[in-house]
Amino acid sequence: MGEAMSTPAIPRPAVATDIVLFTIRDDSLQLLLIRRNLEPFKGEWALPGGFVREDESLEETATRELREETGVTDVYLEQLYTFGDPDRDPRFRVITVVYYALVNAMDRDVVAGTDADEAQWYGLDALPPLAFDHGRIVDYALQRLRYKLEYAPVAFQLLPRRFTLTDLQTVYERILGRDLDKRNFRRKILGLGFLKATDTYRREGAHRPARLYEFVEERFEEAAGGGVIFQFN
Amino acid sequence: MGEAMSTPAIPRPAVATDIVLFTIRDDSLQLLLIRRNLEPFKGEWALPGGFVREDESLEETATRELREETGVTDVYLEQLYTFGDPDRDPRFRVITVVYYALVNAMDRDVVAGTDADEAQWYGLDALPPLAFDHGRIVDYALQRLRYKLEYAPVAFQLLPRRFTLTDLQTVYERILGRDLDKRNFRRKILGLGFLKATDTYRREGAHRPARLYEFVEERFEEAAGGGVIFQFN
DNA sequence: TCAAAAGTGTTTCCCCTACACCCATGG
DNA sequence: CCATGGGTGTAGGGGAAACACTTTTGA
Repeated sequence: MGEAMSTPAIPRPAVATDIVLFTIRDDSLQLLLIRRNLEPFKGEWALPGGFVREDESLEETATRELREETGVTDVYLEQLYTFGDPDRDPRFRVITVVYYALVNAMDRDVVAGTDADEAQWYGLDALPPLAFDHGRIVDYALQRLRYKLEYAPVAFQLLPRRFTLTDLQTVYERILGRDLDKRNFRRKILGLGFLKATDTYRREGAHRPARLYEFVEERFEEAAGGGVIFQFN
Repeated sequence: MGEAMSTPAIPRPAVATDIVLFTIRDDSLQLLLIRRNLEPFKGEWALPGGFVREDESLEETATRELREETGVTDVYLEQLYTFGDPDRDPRFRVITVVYYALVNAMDRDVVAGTDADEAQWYGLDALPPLAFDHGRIVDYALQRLRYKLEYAPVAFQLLPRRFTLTDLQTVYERILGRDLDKRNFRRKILGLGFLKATDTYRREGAHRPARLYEFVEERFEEAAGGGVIFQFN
């Protein structure tokens, strides 16, 4: 801020945060949208979000809005990008700091917030038209998610605490959009050394039960040290 | 923005952009600072930047401030992060969208802007105390630069159009902070296939002249396609 | 006994790494 | 002729990639 203090009138745009909330549901990558019940774009689908309050940080805003509008707490929350084109909101200038978050949707109840009629998960291949520039924001978030997947342990955020290796592989496949080799995947992910095999199994359907694993944060921190690469096939 | 339009009074923080401008000078990684001539932090060093105007995008603000305060144009400019803690500016709330840029400093004249007494390059190992939270911002930018260096062709932004392989290797070494093996570096970077060997040489000093190379953007785009990794040694 | 998903090894090949000497030039 | 940085090759090891069959279960 090398700004001149004597600047006659500093423009005061509104500042908001929006959140792109990803999950894996029904074996596909989905995100949470709300239906607006106020103008502009009344009745259209949009990302959850809201204006930054006087005394809260940007991340606090994102956390609060996420809680208020979707009931989701305790998530991996990361700043994505700030969109600030002058005309992105038809009312007045709104600069939005976008965060994205990953949750394991199992049993997360979706609740409509005060400024939405409805909240709903949408598969990425079946998104409705979005309000404002939210379509562009989603594109950007997806790109970042794909990217991030390859060098950070984000996949575990999309799964419950215990999961099978097939669950994990599916997360990678759904986000990357391509199939992976089962044997190579398992060898590599286990070789990284931060998965703990439990002695419990998931049995479902007419086939061999699958062993459950846990992601061990501490092991990741030390064994990883930064330069781990999650690249498969 | 699922914000309610009927919200009584939307807070209107000021929004600024700051720019972290890196270069390689005197064989070391440096960045550009200005000395503030206005309160607060009058007389202290800070990043160049300024408030966003009514009708310009965030990137336009960054581009304009960069030009106005340093005379630098046509640079690789990328949004870094948005810092918005309520108390980061002692006057009133200022949310700053930070960009970073890389320039080849050769012959870039540094000019003091209107709200600065002085503009100067500083080596990263000899930075003065910085105003606001700019110290933290610089740390963040450096981290990102190191990171980015390994998966994007940013090193070329720090060099003139034609450069020697030793020049290039030095850029990597200065940013990463460690030495690289000459033979491996050359084999790898040439193997990537987007450097064009020219038939001109730089001759200087009492030793064999060094061949000059050019970075060919188009070759990078196609040959790379996304998954290139610039990891050495 | 059948269907369906879990689980498991080996070989090949390529890339990363480590390492030391000759080349061209100016003074 | 000597000091200085430019420029080059190879051998070994490790990880990525390709590839198919056996195991366990419920119905």
